[in-house]
Amino acid sequence: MAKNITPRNEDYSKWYTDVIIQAKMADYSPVKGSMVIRPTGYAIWELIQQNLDKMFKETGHVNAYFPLLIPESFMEKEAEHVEGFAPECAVVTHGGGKKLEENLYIRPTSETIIWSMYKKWIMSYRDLPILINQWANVIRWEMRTRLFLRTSEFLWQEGHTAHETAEEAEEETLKMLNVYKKFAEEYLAIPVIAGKKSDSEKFAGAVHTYCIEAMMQDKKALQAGTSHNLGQNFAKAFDVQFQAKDGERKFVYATSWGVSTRLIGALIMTHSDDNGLVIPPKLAQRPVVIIPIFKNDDEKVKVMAFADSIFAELKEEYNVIMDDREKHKPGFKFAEWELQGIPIRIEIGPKDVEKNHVVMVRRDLMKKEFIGRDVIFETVKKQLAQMQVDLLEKARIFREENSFNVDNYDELKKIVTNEEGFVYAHWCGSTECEEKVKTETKATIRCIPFDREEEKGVCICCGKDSDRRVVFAKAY
RNA sequence: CGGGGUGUAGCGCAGCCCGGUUAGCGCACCUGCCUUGGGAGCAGGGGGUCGGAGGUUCGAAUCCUCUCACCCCGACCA
Repeated sequence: MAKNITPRNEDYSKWYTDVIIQAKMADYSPVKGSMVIRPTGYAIWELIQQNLDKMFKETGHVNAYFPLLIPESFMEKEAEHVEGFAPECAVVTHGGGKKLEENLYIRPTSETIIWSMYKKWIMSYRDLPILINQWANVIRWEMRTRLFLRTSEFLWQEGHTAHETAEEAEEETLKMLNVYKKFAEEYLAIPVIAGKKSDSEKFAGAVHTYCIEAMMQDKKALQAGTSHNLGQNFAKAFDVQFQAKDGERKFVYATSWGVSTRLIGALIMTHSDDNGLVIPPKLAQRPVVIIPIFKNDDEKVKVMAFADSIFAELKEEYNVIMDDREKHKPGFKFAEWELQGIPIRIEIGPKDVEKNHVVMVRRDLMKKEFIGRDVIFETVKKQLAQMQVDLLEKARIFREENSFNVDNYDELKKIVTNEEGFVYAHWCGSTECEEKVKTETKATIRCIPFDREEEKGVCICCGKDSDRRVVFAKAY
């Protein structure tokens, strides 16, 4: 089944692309490295936005919009920042048919433009904290791109906050990381490891970077969200000071945090199968499809009457699709809606009408079950909730089965080079050891996880003392 | 930027080595009939500056030169 989709075990990355193209989630645009997000894909993004936005508001944040174009001089103010981003920026040199006095960068992220504005807005401790988020597009000139995972232009949200103290900034950074973790697990049904990035993996200009990391079905790691404690680096670069209660002038403390359309790639690579997309119910704009089946007018009248009543009942709460197209046979429709990842399919034929039941199939289980007419609504509700839970649990089990505690270097090397999963190993904290592992095995330290207990050991690389394990894996 | 590959209908390809009817096939699309419990069938139909430029030749999708684009694999990244 599922023609046009390469099976996962044959070629995982081909499978990934096939699912996206066949499910009409996205398409290649005329410009290399950028993509068109089609309605099926964008519907998922809309639900990501709506639900995350709600969580941001609940934690006291407000939305704003800062412009796309950034003066070149701004980029140069924060040394680490410009070093980190300059090579991957698109730059506008002409406007109105003339060469510009000053080049304009298309934002790769908005720290600089935002901090130039915060300088104007922050005078006193009474102006703090500032808790602003924006939903925007950004451009990073990537060398190698992949649909949703890495495109030159992508959609994201970036939160930028300003605080009186270092403690408040740290608290905010972790609070938002937790929001991401909660969202990933409750909505995307993707189990994630929350932790801290090593110095070499942290954001250009940050003091600390925290992240959530997920395991994809090919056992590689994908960073699904980041939260940065920027300390006073941007405040100093943009001279953002405030007068404290005690009258003293101080630099503010900053954070920034973001997730992007990459989450859609994570969702695909976590749940989907060889039949196509699988969408967690909470992110399915259209969670149910009804497929009536009949072969003559007589049957049609009976089946449609039955189907319409069910449609009307479910429509009260769900955005149900009634697929009554007569030019396609049922088998075609089954395959098509499976490809699109619709969580629940209801089949209604003459035999079902007679027996006063329907056939219901959950996208993740693909098993047909008869459901009595009077319990359809509650069964849909129950199954959608259960599917949401099951997807997360299935992914969690998969991750645990492919995570290993490792205490010798050869074994680490064997596991990561064979792409067998995540390796929890001791690390002394030095960049040299991290670098060595990276060059020899291509695995990076994904994060220093929060939820692991401290444990005495020795660095897998140099043998020095270590008090916790970190996660090594090949990453996207 | 290195290594490899591909450009022929919307998509996927054959034809090219060895030049010669009106450039072909599958899918998709349109019309009609017929069908409907896992991607139906039949009949008819529309759609091409063969990536671009130049050259060789009586004649080029095919041979030669140049050029452009894209894809895959490696060095950067959410």
